[in-house]
Amino acid sequence: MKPLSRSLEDYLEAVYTLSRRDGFARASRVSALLKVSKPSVSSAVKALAARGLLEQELYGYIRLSPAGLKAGALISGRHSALKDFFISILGMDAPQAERDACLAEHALSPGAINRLEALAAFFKAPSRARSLAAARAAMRKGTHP
Amino acid sequence: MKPLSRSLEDYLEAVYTLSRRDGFARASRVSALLKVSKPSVSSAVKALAARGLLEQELYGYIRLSPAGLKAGALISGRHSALKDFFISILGMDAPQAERDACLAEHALSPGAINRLEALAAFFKAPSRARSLAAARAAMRKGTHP
DNA sequence: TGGTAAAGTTAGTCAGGACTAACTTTATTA
DNA sequence: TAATAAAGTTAGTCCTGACTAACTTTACCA
Repeated sequence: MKPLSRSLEDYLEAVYTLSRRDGFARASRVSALLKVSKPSVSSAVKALAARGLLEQELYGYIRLSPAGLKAGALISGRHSALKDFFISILGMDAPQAERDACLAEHALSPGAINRLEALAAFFKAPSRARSLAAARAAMRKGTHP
Repeated sequence: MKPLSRSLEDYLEAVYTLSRRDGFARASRVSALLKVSKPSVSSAVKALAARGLLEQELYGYIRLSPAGLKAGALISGRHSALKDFFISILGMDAPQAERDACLAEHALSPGAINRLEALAAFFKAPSRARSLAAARAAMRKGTHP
């Protein structure tokens, strides 16, 4: 299967997010969430359906297929992992972390994201609290001790 | 000035890299470096010239303008910072770090990159050597202690 | 139940960015 | 110096992914 473009990953992720919340997605909600026009959603949905990742009832609901659910969970997980790293380790504010996660989730390899996740977990262990605080203080200064 | 696309950033970075080495760049070297066709280079160079970032002698050398030099240095610096972080902190191998840096340099905000740089600097301090070793061990396992 | 509003689709356009084929210019060398 | 190779450009095509305008379907409600 041809890999998804950044753009299609974004649409799939949006459908996944809405589906988790409501059990299904609607084109208008995707359109509002991603801030794109409805025709853009329509054609993206078509492309995702052609890849077997979701089903579109004409003029109706959008529902993920099992494959789409799996792919969506993967993308969404990468997004969360990055956002968490940006906030909890790098000390970024939430909106900026969200923006960076949105873009970086398409760029970083799974290996890199795994390592970032592991690094975050490592420094969130209680015994590392002081290290993390020191590191974050250093980052605020943009320098090292 | 309209911001550069990812693609144009890549071309500018390539021109910058070659210019540092040789004092100028040639379309054929850019073509080989980025693994794209010569016409693609030709049109990208035109776009960069239109933005005042470089000068093209017809059928001749490509030379960065002062603005292009500055922009190239910025992009190249982000690339290096990311690659260094991936290798020295995340423990990735060089080719993979290179690939990830190439993609992430266009995605991450300057703020995020600064923080990653500061984090790397922090953990490269001699007094943090043991922390870094422990963190990298944890990452190799993909888990935390 | 008929009319309107909201939601969705289709059609057509545009820009970016890649490609190949074919041509021109520059460089090399026999 | 003339032929050829290498480098560069132009022209034309294709794909992706956005948009607007216009149309269709569905939903709601007086």
